[in-house]
Amino acid sequence: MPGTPRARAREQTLGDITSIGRRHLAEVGAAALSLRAVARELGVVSSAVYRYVANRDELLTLLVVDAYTELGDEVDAAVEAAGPAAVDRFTALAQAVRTWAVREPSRYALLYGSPVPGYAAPAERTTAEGTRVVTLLALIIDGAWRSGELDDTAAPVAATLEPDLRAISDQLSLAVPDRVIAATVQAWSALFGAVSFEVFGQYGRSTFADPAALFDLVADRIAVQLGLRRPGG
Amino acid sequence: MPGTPRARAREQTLGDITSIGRRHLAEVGAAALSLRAVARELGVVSSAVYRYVANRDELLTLLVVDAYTELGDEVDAAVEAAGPAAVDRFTALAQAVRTWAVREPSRYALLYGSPVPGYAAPAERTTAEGTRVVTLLALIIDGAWRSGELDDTAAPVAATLEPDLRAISDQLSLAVPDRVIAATVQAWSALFGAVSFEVFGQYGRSTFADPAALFDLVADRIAVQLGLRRPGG
DNA sequence: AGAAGTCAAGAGCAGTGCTCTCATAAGTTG
DNA sequence: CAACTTATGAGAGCACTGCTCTTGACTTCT
Repeated sequence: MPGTPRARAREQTLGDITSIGRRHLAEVGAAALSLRAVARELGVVSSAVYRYVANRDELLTLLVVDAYTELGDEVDAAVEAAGPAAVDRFTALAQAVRTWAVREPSRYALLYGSPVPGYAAPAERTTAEGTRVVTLLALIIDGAWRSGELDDTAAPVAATLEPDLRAISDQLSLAVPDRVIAATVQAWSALFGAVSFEVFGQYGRSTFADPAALFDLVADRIAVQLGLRRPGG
Repeated sequence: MPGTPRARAREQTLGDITSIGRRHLAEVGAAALSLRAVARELGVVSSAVYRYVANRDELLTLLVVDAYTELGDEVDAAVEAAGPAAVDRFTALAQAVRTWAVREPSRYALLYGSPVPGYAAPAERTTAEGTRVVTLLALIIDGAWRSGELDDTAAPVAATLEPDLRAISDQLSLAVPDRVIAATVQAWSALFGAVSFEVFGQYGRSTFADPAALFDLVADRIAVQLGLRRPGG
């Protein structure tokens, strides 16, 4: 529907490059992602793709945004489908993240793994999509805080940390209490650690009968540690 | 002291290759680590290093073991220097891991980041060194369990998880209760998540006034979640 | 001294990212 | 409709990578 046929053709080709890149990423990983291979599969000589993508890094950026968007959409949908209780929403978020990560290990690694050397995702193109999940997590915790679904037995946040916590909430464009930010940081890093452990195979060579249950164990405990409980509980 | 002068010269050259590789790893990362660059710096033609190292992967393995060893030594020393209380030992372990990771981000990424595509560390050469820290963590928790420094208020482990937890303790060659293994998994993944977040810059572009304090916040809460308390507390 | 083992050098293959020039096809304007 | 401008793809080429193979020299052991 947009503009000239040439512009539409360009959009189409760019989409093809992205989807081929996505498949290659899944197969060989970010570090071995090759523009030439993408060009080959596109049926075009290598220099031609440089008409669409400035360099390999920009292709990576395209894939980063693409992955963040898909993850964000799936997590949004899962949390939406969960009930209104904060515990359920947190659990849905955790499981949706894990499910996506297990299904798309290379893309998860691109987003949350060790940074690709020499490549830094340009903030202006990735932060918006990249902070969706953690922002949602903060909102869930904030909701629990407001509705009284969060135990207030946890120790208060030390004053020296306030500036740093404020920096994080600025980053997320959120106006929530320090306590909520602290809980979010804690939950997000623990969740992220559990997912990374499974996806990156830090459990060693052992294969597990029920890795999802193992993850749920950790996720449950994170919820407990957060102090989340059911509305009437 | 060992054997023939030729063997000693070989050992020396291998050490040189490792230390040059370690420096290159820090500068360009694992994926961009180049055998030719190492050879250049060694003052030798590229094919010559293949006399010492079968291929690039083996150089990576050398560096993996090297890194695991250094990390393990530092953590051991820190835990040893801490008092006998389980809380102190856990805190010392957490801070030692973070300190090393912050100082050696590339090597941390090599060990605990996204796997290098096409490279899998050979288990027979890396598991021994690679499980030192997590084994020590399990021993700390087990000690707390035995000495009564671990609150037993946490929910018991579901029966369906027992086989998988058993698999983990087998991997670590430890004979400790399922409860201890579950707590170890939880603590280790949370700790690992917190360190990775800081090292891999998942906090975004914001620079923090006191990242160590931010980490301590999370580490403290992990200790609380574990149920660790002081001997007489 | 001769045999066996070890080592470095160099050439070469196939692949990479990226830049350049050139011809052609596609749209845009007079 | 013709002329101009732009977008696009092809091809050659540079410097780099991992890795293999052959060749010649050197060291060590018998």
